Amino acid sequence: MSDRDFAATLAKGLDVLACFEQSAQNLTLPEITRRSGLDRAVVRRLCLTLTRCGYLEEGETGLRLAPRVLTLAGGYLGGLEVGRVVQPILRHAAEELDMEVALATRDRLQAVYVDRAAPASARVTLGFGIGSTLPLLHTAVGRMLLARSGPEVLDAALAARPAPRYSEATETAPERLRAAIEAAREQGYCIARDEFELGAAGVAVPVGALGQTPFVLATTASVNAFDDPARLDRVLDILRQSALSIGRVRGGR
Amino acid sequence: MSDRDFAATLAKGLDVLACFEQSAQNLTLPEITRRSGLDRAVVRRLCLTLTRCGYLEEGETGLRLAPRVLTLAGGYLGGLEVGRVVQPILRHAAEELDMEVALATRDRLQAVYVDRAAPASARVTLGFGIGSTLPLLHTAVGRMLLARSGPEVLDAALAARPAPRYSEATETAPERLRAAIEAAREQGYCIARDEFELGAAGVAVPVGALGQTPFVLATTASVNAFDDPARLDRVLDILRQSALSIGRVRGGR
DNA sequence: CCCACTATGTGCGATTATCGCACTTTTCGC
DNA sequence: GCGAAAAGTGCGATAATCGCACATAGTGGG
Repeated sequence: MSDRDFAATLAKGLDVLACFEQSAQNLTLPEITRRSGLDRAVVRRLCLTLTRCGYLEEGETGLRLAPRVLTLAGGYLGGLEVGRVVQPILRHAAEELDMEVALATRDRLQAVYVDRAAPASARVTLGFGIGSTLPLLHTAVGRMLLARSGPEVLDAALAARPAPRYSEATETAPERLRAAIEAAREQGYCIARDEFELGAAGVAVPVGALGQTPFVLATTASVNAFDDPARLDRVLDILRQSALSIGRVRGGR
Repeated sequence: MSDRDFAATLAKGLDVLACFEQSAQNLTLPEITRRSGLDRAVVRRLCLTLTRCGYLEEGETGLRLAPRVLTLAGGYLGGLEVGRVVQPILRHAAEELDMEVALATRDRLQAVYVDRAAPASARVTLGFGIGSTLPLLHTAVGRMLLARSGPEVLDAALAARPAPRYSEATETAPERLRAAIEAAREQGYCIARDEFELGAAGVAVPVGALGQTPFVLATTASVNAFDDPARLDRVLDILRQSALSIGRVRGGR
């Protein structure tokens, strides 16, 4: 490769690992070969290495991620003091709102949940937990993140979108998406209804100071939960208060 | 290196990543060099590569893990259906017991939390969440895992232990540790008091069939919470019931 | 029952990416 | 402003990687 300061083998190995991010099922060697576009023999050797290092393990039908990736994530979460600090704040907010509350940040062109809390009353979980990803363009979380990221990220998101159409209400016009994100930046919060999943709505507020890695605090509910302005105000109030608490502790990061 | 099917560069890059697992703080290049034992120039190039691939990011003082590792963990958790299936079961158990309940597995020579739930009444969290690690030898979780793992793992754990002494009650005699683990295997549960942290006790039961990757379900409470045999029975009962539910769903894995 | 197709294992020579030393530049603490 | 630690970089030798090619095994359909 061209760059002398770039370890191609490492990058390829990471690409192989990344194949497991989306379809979490066991992947066979040929499947990985297809996804990664690498040579079959190379994939085999990289997978052997990843297995030996503990990042992959052999399942019945193919390879899958090993618990090792969790300890890595644990390192990240530990650095943010998610366990001691963030979790109680989220729990408190979730109870007060009686809704799911999540802290999210951005990984490339998607939003990713950093932590999450559900109220005790919730009998059903939505299936989104730590490490779950959401699209940037069509969720409140994502748009608030975009509003806090550099313009190049928004451009990339708009350019890369492979015609995602999650529901009939999904907004696809670039200029209207830009407008929605601009509005979120100015208002200091973002709300989205029906776009990612019919019947669901989300509200997101920013966490921490501008210029840092953007984090947002968000809550999800059924689509009409935020229709009453007074109710929405209350939600925003509690979210912002929690965001403040988290931002204070996270401090310099 | 010797083996033709081993990508040394990838392994080194993963070693660099692994440096961030423990001390979650920002690491400087010289610090990583020291920990990994690699050449300074190599570390620099590997870190550059890891940063470009999104696994590390630059902080104020040095490098740190990027949210990317969370999406990897999300892949692992998604494959286990932790979000939809495990989480509700844990929540239910936590409420019924009014104690923290966690699902854990083994990563090399440590236990790692896969998921966790706390009862609504809990005002304080212990700071252990997804990806947190515990020692194998001195916790109920760890011993139950060892009881379900191959003997070579136990031997390795006993051999590798760098004289860990978490409290005055920490058991260090190898033969007594073996006995405790043997007892856990036969009893079908494990209990440990005061050994990892004074004032704390844990109970663990196995999840799923033998011969698979071992998982355990565990709960933690203050040291005397399990003194009453009737209470302990109730705890075991609920844990085992939950373990059954999880094991049923997890099926072949 | 056999054949075609897909998955898998692996040897080996050419290539080229990696290593790690050495030198330079920058930053930081005192 | 000085010394020390950190960071950036060029380059040649080395050895690791690549990826083709050949060989083998398993699977499902005709």
